[in-house]
Amino acid sequence: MQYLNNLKNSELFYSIEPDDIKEMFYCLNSYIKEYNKDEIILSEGEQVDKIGIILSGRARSIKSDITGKTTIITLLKQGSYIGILLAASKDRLSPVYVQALDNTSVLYITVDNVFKRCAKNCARHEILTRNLFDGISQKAMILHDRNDCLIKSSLRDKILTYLIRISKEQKSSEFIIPLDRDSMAQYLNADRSALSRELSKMQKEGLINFSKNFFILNN
Amino acid sequence: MQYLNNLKNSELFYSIEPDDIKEMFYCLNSYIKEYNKDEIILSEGEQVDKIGIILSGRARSIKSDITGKTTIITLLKQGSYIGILLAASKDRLSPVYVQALDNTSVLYITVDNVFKRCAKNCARHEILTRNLFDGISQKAMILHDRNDCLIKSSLRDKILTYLIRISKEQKSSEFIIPLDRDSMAQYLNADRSALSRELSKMQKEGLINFSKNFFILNN
DNA sequence: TTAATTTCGTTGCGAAGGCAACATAACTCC
DNA sequence: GGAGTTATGTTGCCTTCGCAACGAAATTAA
Repeated sequence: MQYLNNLKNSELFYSIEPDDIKEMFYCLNSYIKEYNKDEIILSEGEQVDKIGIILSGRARSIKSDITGKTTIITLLKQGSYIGILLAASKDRLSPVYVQALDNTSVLYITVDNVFKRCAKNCARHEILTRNLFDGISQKAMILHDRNDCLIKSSLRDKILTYLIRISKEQKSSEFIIPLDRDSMAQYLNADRSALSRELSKMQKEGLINFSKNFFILNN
Repeated sequence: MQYLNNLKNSELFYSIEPDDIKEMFYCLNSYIKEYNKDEIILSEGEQVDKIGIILSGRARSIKSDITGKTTIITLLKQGSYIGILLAASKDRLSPVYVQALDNTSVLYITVDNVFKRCAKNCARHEILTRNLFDGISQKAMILHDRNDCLIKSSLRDKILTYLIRISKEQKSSEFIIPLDRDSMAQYLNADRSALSRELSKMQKEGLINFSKNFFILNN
């Protein structure tokens, strides 16, 4: 299987040896599916009981809201999960659709089989469960962190909440944020120009210093 | 152990027999701790590697933001998890503190031990892992759903997103929402009076009908 | 039953911030 | 290096919505 080495670096199979991974495929009832560029990998409203992992290629998840406007949620690349939160909560219908950006191959694993033990009760399986668990909680934390910003009433507090978090993550009051202005505005659910305006104000008031995506938090 | 029957109805031990639960305590390295009214169960900034489950009493989780303002996040009652998301992502520090509202007893379970298999490789353990998994994903979904509302730019879209979701959940265009106006405003991160204003507008325009927490979605 | 308290709707005011349009700088590509 | 393209900052206008204050209805207490 040509993708074994990719999988070794994936979250789900992290610290599991390629040979072991190969062996697990049977217990896990897993299979690979190939998609052409632009093809739909997951449809909106679909019910999901399998985790997808991108073996090669890229995809994006897109959500259409009540007004019909569509937004790109995330870029999915090699090693990314598809529908991990969905697979975890079985009765949920997918609020997004996922579309291949390149020719893309996806490995599917039935969630139930991750929990069922293979006859051998192998240590690898334990790692797998743990990794899956970590994956989900990581997703949950991403949601939590964004919520933390969004629930602030003023744009300034949204910005500060975001910057303080990144500062803590990087354990320094000087740091580079991983978003450009546009993405940052989207992340904070604000207008880009309004964001720029507020950032400038905050700099004038001495709260922060910044240039492009390098920031300094004062005090 | 007096609480065994409470646990039977908890999420984590759902569909596990009391006798089995008792037996699992050893594998799980679990213990019970009692707290007095007002006592701090979990401090802000604390690192967590154990799941707490409230056996009796009530507690609340409180978050203080960058300005120092504190907000009550959730009310925790019998069967509620404490720090399940935190325990799941080890290196995270608690963004909230949890305070007992009554005299409260909490069962602690080391997360690692949920994943480690006891010698017997028992079926119950499999259920436990699955339940824990479900608990986390449920929390993640709660966050996801709120995010879905918060990312809307207008108050009206926030409201609609919320109402449509509840409508879908209850599979009817006529439904009762579980929040009063005040809580709904908080949930949508809006001002209560602004929310009332917008709801009235939407009713005038024929989009919805409502009285108190009973709503009808038109079209 | 009446007072008190909670819950919800209404409205005027003003500020915050979205929107659009433009300016400028940086970067990419021939 | 010049032209196109992209990322960011600036600013005026105007809508949305937060805030405060009040009123009415409903619920609870006494």
